[in-house]
Amino acid sequence: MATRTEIRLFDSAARAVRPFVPVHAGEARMYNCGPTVYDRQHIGNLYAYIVADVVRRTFEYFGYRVTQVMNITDVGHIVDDADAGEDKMALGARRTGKDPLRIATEVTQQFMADRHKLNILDPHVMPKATEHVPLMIELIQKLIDKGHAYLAADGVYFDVTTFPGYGTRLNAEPPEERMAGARVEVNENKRHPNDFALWRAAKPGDLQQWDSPWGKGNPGWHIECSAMSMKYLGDTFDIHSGGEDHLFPHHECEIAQSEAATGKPFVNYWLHVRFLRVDNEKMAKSKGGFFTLDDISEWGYDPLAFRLLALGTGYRKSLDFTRAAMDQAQRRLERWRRVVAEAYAATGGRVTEPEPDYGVRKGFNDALADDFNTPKALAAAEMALNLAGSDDAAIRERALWLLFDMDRVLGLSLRDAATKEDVLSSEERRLFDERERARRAKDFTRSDELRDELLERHGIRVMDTKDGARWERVAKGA
RNA sequence: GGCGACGUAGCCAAGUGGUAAGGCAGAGGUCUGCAAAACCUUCAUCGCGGGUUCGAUUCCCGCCGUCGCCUCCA
Repeated sequence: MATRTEIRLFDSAARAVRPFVPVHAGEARMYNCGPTVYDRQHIGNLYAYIVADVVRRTFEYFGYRVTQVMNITDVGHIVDDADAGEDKMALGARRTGKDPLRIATEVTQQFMADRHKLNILDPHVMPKATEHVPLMIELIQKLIDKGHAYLAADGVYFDVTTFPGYGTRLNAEPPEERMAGARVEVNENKRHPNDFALWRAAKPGDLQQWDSPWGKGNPGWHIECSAMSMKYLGDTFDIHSGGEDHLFPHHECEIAQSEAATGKPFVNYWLHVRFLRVDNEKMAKSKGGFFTLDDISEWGYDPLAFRLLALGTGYRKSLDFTRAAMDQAQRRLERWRRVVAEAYAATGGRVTEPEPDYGVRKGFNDALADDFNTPKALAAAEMALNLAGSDDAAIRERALWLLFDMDRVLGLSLRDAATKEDVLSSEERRLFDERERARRAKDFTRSDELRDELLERHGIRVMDTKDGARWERVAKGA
């Protein structure tokens, strides 16, 4: 058995690329910070999960047994600072007039549907916060028992002074400094301004509350991730991912409470995805550029074009989402599909595995293993794409094998593109046939009109070949 | 104010101390009734100014610009 390819990844804690050494040989256990399911996920959220998906697929591609856990946060958390404000689930509930759990269920279903359209694999475990409250309470109690947490008038807080280096594992700037220039409302109940809530005492009107040794209330924002990740992956596990926004405070809090509780290292590799921006600004409802996957579809793009766009930029560089960039990704995807379909037809579906050190294959693998360099991997795949158009059958068969193999990571449904029986609707067929008749009759004016109509209104691109007209489905008006 | 990231061709985007992958668009050509597709050819000295070096886009310093974090957020 050949030695497993060494994967190197950027670890936010080390602030450097490090070779991956698993806790359990041959395994990769990863936790992705999941969504708070109070509102529709936008493409920025989805982008982060595409990245997590590529990470998971890369480990599987290189032969690791992966356990991927993603939480579903169906407990509301404070909207603004500290203890003031309304929680998000309550906000959603009030806005829609539905109860929190119903919203959570609906939003989760929508989220999963979006993920499936983007070929994001389902995590092996998707724990819900509401189903793990007792576990969180247990963890909080442990922290109290160990002297890391204390009971205050409005809840239980983690005492950051008991955890040396709090807030500096993933961040260069110590919490004290960052607080200096920022406005922070002082909560008189806390012993230290940086102490964070583990448990919040129920307030009148709270829709979600649980009994606890400290009275009715609900869990703090950070504790669920510690409780659930350690339950499903062990006290120390390999990879924890999330958006760059979680560098502080969320992940710092997770580290503090987890390690304080277990006395063991919590996570070996921290992976943070840079935000997707829209027209060069962070996506936020308040700024207007707030898009969902449905918007992308309505504009005529294939959801997988968005996946391809995401793959086209390194995850540690912010991806600027623009219509122009989507156009480019869409065209790129269409070309991939066309080439693969033609190669498949030309080889009669035969594929041949090339040697492991076959240049293109190696280039692709090296790129992926190098901190998931998907833009470079795409370039390697595009070389395979060129080979797939070769006149040499042996080369084509190997290229096709490679493309299908690469697609285990890329997730662009290339096999479907090659094999899927797409048929024209009766209307499309009628136009297509009519154009053929007009063309044979040398009525080029009419035939060109119909060709334009098929493209503009139906997204059918017609191409004439020696063997007659062929068609393919593309974005409308492309 | 503090901390951090980024600035590569029209656009998206890799990358390296020794004169810069790939994609999209564009230009020319072959093909075509015309197109499309395909194929061939073509298209950048890497924000600005210093410094280190035989040599910097790649290292250091300064500047300018953009973005993010410091508050819920992928």
